[in-house]
Amino acid sequence: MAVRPSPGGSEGGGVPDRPVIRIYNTLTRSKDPFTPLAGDTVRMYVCGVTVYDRAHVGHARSAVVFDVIRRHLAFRGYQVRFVKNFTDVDDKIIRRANDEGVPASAISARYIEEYRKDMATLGVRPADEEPKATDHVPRMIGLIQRLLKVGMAYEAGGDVFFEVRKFPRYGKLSGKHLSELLAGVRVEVDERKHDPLDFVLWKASKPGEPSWPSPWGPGRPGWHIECSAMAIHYLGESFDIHGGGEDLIFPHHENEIAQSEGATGRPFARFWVHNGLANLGSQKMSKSLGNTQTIHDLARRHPPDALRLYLLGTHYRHPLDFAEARIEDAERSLERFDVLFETAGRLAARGAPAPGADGGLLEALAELRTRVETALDDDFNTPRALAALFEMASALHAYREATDRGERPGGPFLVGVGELLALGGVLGLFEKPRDAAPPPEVLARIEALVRARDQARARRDWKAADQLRGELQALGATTEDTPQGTRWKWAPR
RNA sequence: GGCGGCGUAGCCAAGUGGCCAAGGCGGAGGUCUGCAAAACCUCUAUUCAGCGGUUCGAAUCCGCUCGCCGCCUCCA
Repeated sequence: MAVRPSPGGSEGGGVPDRPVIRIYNTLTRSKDPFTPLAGDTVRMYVCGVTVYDRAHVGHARSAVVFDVIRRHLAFRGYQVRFVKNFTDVDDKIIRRANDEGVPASAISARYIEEYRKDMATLGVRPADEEPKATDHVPRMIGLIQRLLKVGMAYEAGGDVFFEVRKFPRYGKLSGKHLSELLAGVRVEVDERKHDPLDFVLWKASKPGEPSWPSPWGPGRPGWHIECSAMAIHYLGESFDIHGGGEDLIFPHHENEIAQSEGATGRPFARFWVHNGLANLGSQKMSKSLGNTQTIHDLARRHPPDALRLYLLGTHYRHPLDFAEARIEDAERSLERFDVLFETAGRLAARGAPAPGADGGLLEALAELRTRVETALDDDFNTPRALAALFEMASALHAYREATDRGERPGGPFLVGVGELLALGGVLGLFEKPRDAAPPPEVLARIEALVRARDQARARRDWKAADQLRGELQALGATTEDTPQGTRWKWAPR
């Protein structure tokens, strides 16, 4: 099917009836309606991590936020081509390698693996491409050569610099003016620079550093050039969305724009999306401040969905204060969903539940579903989407009670839980079973104790029953007595 | 100093001109239960940092004041 023209001045995507997604664009400082450049395909590049240490809450936030953005775009019917890079050559990696007496590549390989493991436990789906800077050095060199050719860069003693004054739109993303930036220059100025704001595209390598051959001698790429080169390579010279933490707006993203547009003469990314930072005790969380909480540790103490719920409970552009107590809050609130899934599982296991009059359940859920969808369409408002998800849970619980009393058929309940699961999936929630089953020997012991307790209860021997409940609790099983008999939940710790 | 943002209930957090100011955690009472647990129901901000202004109408717009944070340097 050919791209059809859209008369009447409707959205340019050529797909009728698709709800408009509005995205806050740092470039325009406003929420703009989003349409991709080419048909249904959304091309999106996000700055990943520099791999010299484990991922912390801030990295997780960014990853989860862009994971949700990607999921929602896909949910709305776009083909998303998502690229997220690894910066695997950098001063800090080199320093760490020297400290440990291993090659830089060993450090980066180690932390790439750790990052991937951490993100997998958080339910962050891998990007379609996860390129490493060191695999694209020739492309960076090519881009630098283009810049030299058009006169926007110059070489000086094995280094190559970008000449900021040659790019008139410099500062358009960060809202900074050259004159003000000049006044604020705080770093020592390399006197080979034509202008203090010029930044390095290529640096000659010092002894003991990783290096690549280049027309300017052995060296390594500057930080910013890798993202330009990789984004252009995987997504083209112009693409839809470029993301990252808001601390990257200046200078990283500003410089990326200058380099890319300077070289290609075409607009680089159309939408710039930046997530707010994670704070610890009203201070920015960062490795250099040493106040980080690693995902590795956090994931040992909390279920992944609790971490996700916590991260998505604040709008992505606002600062997020880290407090473990809030993750615990999220963990508690998750139980309301878990009970639902458990009940549904039990119902389904019992055979095809009866369809029938749903007492308005499905209609109520449909309305809530719309609320989830429109919340996400509105600049990915996950807190609002979550609120609607919680209301769906309430409606389902109320219905569940009616089902227990035999007043309502189980069929609509199962349908509703399916809806909830599907919508949670847009946020990456409810994808994994909460807790693994207990080990077989523990399971057998638990089941024996539950039976013994049921017998004690039948004898109305409350003392024995309470004691057995205590033993079960010690094993990690919480009992619940229901009209249908005793149930137990596996929740060790 | 320049640029950007925030201040909503005990805590967290949506809402950015007009139904009763979402939702979660916590708390109180109730239903159910042998007691619990879980769930459900009800309640928990006449008010949105403060002071002025615009408007028929503002948490939402404008001005000022106070407090807090980010970027301007490697950083998600």
